[in-house]
Amino acid sequence: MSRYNFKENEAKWQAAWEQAACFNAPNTDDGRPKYYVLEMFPYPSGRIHMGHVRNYTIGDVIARYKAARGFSVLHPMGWDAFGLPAENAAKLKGVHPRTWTLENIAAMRAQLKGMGLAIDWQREIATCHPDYYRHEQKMFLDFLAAGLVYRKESWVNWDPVDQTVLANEQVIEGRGWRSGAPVEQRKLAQWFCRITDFADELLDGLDSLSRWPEKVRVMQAKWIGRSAGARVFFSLRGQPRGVADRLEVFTTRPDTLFGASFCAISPNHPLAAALAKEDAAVADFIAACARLGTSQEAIETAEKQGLRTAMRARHPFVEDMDLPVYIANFVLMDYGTGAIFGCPAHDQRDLDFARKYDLPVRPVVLPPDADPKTFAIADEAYVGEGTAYNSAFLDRLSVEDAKAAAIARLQELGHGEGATQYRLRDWGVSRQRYWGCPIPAIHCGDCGIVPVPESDLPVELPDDVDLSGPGNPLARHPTWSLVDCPRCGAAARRETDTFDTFFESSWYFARFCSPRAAIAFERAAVDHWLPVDQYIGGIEHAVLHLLYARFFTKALKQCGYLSANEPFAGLFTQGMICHETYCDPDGVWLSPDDIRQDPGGEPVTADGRPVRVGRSEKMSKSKNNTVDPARIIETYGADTARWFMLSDSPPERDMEWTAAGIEGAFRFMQRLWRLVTEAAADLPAPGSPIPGDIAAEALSLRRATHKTIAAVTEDIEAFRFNRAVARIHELANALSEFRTGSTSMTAGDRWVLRESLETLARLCGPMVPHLAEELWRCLGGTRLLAGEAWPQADAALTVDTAITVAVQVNGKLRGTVDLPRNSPDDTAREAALALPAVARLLADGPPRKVIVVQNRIVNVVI
RNA sequence: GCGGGUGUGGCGGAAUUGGUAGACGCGCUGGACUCAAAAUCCAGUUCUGGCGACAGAGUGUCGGUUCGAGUCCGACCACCCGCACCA
Repeated sequence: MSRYNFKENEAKWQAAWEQAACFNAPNTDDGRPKYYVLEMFPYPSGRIHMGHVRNYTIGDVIARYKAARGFSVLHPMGWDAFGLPAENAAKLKGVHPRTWTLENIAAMRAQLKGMGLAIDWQREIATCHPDYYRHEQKMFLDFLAAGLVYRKESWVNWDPVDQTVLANEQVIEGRGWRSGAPVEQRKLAQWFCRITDFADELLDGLDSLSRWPEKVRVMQAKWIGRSAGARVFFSLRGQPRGVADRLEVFTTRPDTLFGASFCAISPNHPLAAALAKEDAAVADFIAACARLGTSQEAIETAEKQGLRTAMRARHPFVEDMDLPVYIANFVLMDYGTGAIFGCPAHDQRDLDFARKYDLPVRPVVLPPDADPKTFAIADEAYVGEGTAYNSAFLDRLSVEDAKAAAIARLQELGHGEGATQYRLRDWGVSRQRYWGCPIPAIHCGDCGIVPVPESDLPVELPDDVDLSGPGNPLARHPTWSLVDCPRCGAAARRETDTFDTFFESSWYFARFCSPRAAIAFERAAVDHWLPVDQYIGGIEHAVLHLLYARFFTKALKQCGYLSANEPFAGLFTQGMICHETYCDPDGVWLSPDDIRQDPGGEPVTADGRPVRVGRSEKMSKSKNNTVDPARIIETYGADTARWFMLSDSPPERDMEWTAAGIEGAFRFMQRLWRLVTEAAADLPAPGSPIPGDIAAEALSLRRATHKTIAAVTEDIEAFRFNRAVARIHELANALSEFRTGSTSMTAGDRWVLRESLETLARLCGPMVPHLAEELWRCLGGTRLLAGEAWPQADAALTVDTAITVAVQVNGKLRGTVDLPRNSPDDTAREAALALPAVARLLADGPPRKVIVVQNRIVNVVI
């Protein structure tokens, strides 16, 4: 029995596609409808991982399918080439970030090409290339002119030993990952994008993104977090000298002001800093808070702690009431005004705080049906609807009305005003790193901040850089930052911050439309192709990357670069790849490659030691449970890897990688090949007319074939690749059965067999393109399958004429009856009642009720 | 902590969106072919009881709505993702 040689064939067909330039997209309209399919571009870490294989397989299926459906498809690839890992590699291995990155790109490009992706490689871009980032610098200058970027001070994690700013992931339990030194917080003047100017537009625009997953839209909406409420001004007593006597607080619950029992300010609040100057205990407390780092997760999961200050805040409505003011570690400076008032009865966090510091808990919202005399708060704050009480002029108002009344009174008294607050903060884009796009600005002692003139772009990174020492390498470079002020000519310094790498990924999808243009975007190309029709990537980008790209698109539109409102019309978020974990007796994580089976089938190490099998987890280096796609493709071929990726698990869900699964996929590839090659010699010539007489078995195969076309088409459209795979399995099963069943085939049989096999090859094309090309050629195809049209299902053949209807008694299945499609309800009813199993149960009398759902079910109620 | 999600046989999953739970695949069991193995082919495979026809149970847990619930509602449990300097 001969076998399909994937190695030979995959190389052969990849070369054929390249030679035919099948996947090169036109720059503009070529008369066909356009379809832009894009997967999130990879960070060039050096090798592709299984997540890439899944991502690019999904995108490739869509790209090839849409091409077969007659679309003009743009499907490009590039590299998200700036970022921290290149600098880490430089520190560890002494290799220059550029060299490391470019070598990684070369290696990964070769791996991706080996997957047989239908990509227009002529459009490849790398964000670390000056011909890419020069346009980004121009955009920055335009944003600056348009007031979309500005400088302000903000806090960063500072490693006092390495003299460097740390990313949140580099802060581990309050310490720097390399130095182990306790992390401090520092204030730094940095560049920000005014994404908050677009908060309403970004929020309201979500409604137009009907082809985005609901969950992503919800996450973005919550992230933007528009909330209506009030700013309340508390007069202060006991504040440090020289500090204003007013504390500004934002609240969404002005209706609960009468339940207030304290105020709290953020450790980063200016008032806290002023207090710290006079009070060592305050300074110590602030320093302790700073060690948590800047991540919201760390701050909010830490134990709630507060420090009572000498300050008192006067209640805006109650003359003789004043509240203690705390500094509290859970109050965020970045949200609202960096200060809150606490109403323990109606906010859980405030309640926890009040219990800890023994503050009064006074309920002011009465739940419906509760008795005001007995209602009390125990361990749970009451956050629901109700009526105001214990609240003077607010008494008996609903929560909603009380809010409005409280705001009106605040305004009247000059103690506050209605306000809309967003959770969204402006986007800090400054990074104190080498391997990023230089921010094109100059600091002049006389002129202040001066933009780099456009004619001087790009501002290129220097090559001669020392990454081994502490601090920002660009700032330490002896000459790079020395420059004359473009405005006054005096000696000045370049900005040594580089952009957040989210900057590059915020516009790359648009650059693909005209990747070699001298300007960022050729207008005709970008207006033709945008928005991306289908964007595909991991759910982990649900908020940040996708929100920044949306902001960028709106900002670029405002600056006249393009016409699109939104970058991605359709979004699909795929799940992660998981694998079992293995541990040796010493607790060391073992790679799946190192696991053997002993004669009893138990897992052991290569040297025979027992292995503990752990639960399946996301593939990661730390758990050592990764499987290298290169090895899989080498052993089984790209088609097998792609097929397994698409089988079983729905693409939005996490998938389980197993050795048995990949072997099953491999066997199916072989089976398809046998199915076609063994039948090929017996078939009529391609394009022969259908013979007059088709026997019953052949007709049934035709029905199966056309049903498969309809089902697979629907499944691909809906991203249900696992179902498409199952349907193709079923067609293969039907074909096997047909071939075994017919010893001598009529002309009709042979014709139907050809139709079915051709369909099989076409339907497989987007998923396993190399094998499908080979099958296609074996069946007499003279052109590339990659250029062929998608098959059409004949509607007359996809509908069954006979239906099996389920018969239930009291909802419990008791049998089935076969009926012609669309039989009248009475016929179904009679047939159901005639069933012996039903008749037996009806011995005691007639049914109380019979429910008939046509073509589905008959339920007899007794 | 806050926000978002997931949960169905031994395993991955399917279920026309309220109508025959377990399609399809993996694994396992038995058989055919073979000196033997691999490959391939055939049959079986939710669980419990029964030789059997069959009966009962069953979609994370508990409760509800309905002629009928994996699907809808309420409460809970477990696990996963994100949290603004990883990308």
